[in-house]
Amino acid sequence: MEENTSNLDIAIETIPTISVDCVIFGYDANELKVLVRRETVPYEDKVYLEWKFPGNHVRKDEDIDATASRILKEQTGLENIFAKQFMVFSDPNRLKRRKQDYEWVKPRLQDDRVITVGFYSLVNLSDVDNSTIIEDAKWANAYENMVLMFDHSEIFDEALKKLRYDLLHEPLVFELLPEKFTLTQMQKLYEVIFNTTYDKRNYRRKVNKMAYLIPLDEIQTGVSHKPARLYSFDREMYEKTRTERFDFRM
Amino acid sequence: MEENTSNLDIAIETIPTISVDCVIFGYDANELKVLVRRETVPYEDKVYLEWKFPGNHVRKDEDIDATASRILKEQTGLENIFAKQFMVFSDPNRLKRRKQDYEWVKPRLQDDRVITVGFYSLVNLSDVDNSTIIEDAKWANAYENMVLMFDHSEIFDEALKKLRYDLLHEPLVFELLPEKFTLTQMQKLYEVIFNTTYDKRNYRRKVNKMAYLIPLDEIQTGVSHKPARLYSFDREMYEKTRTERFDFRM
DNA sequence: ATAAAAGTGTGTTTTTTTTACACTAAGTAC
DNA sequence: GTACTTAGTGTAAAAAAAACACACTTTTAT
Repeated sequence: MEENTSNLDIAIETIPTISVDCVIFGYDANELKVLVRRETVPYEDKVYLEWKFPGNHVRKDEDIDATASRILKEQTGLENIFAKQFMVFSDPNRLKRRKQDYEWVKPRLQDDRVITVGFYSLVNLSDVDNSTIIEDAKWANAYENMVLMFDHSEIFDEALKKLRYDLLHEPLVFELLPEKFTLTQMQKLYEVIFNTTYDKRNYRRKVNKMAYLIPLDEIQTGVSHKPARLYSFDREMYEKTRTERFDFRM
Repeated sequence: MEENTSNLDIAIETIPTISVDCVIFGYDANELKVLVRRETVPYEDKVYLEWKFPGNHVRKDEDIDATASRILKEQTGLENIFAKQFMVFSDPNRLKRRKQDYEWVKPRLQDDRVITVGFYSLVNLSDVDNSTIIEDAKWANAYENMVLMFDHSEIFDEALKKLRYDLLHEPLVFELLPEKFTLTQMQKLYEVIFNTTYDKRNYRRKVNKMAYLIPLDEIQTGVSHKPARLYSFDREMYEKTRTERFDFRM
């Protein structure tokens, strides 16, 4: 595991003031999950067990996107998956953590990490080979209120906020959906991420206005009910029909 | 005048199947104008006087935008003015002209022009040095129903349609307005181009929502009434706040 | 003082968007 | 062939947003 390179090597190869933390969202079986890693923290005479998002220092020969890709590869075995920088967290934020953590976390603030760049990522869990998930990691329900280390609760909140914002403003769904998908899959994905439910008919009425959602001459197979039509996303059409909102008509 | 190069030279230097016609709109004194050129057409024993939009063959060393620029420079003396290709007219369209013209126009269809690319352009007439306007050209009121040669009535209709469409969908007003302008100037421009009037208060309410319209600390001078505030267009802000219309919220 | 255009709010109507709601169709498993 | 499961479809009412109509005061140049 690359992360287990000796600390000395890392110290030599990394830019010690910059690290990357990745909030990796995964979607499966109508549930939004997020990948967290276990950490055991000895403090005074106890050992604390907490969770954090996978992160790493930026290496000297990397840009931060490469660091994020490296972390994602380590954690999920997947390459070229969607990931996006969403916020930079610096020490001042880092100190705004839950008060009860403060005492034992404090020593960690002395390390040379100064800022951390938050990335969020989206993966379809059916694409993930679970055998490649590393030992201390698990997919946790995203709405389960976990105790997270450091400022990772804040990082999670911001990541989810940005994920939702981007879903409403960019054609991001299609990064998570398979190439060919049903409207129900698409609806469920939104429901899971926004933690709500939508009326099927209203949803379809709205979605049918989108010219860049292409109904295929193909239907689902292997389901023991009426198979749904498959759709695909036409990115070119999307770019072409994106509305400009300059409107002086009176 | 470049257009007066001998026909032989043009024949050698041009792509004979492609020409460009320019509908040059000009705005001044609350009036929308359009630049037309006089043409005398001998036919049988009469000479007909008609009007057409300036046009020219595309030269072998030009792309069509360069042809349009060249025509605009010739006709207005202006360079780097806004111009946009709006439609290609080919022979089949060319034949859909007014019936009474058909007989004497018909011989002209035999020439080697096959398609013509329509450009429309917008100029602020106060920027035009009238001494550079060439002899046979005039600025005609755009709503005066002129008899135009060939399919130029159709070209005009399409040009005006596209101009209006673009005005509603792109920040095109600011190509025609001076750098600093008053809201009344802006309103008048729309009124002229859409050949209508708007309620001043409603217009301003709408316009005030546009964050990219920057009120300056400057007012009109030299007017014998309450001077209006000047505004400028912040293109960067416009780009930044243009709404993406991907919206799955329900 | 006068003339001329700038600037400013509110209530009403119209249009658009959102919401709620229930049955038939099509395939698989038994 | 019957039962089960999800796909697929329209309309009316309510709410929200946009459009519209309308008149007086302010500020400057002459």
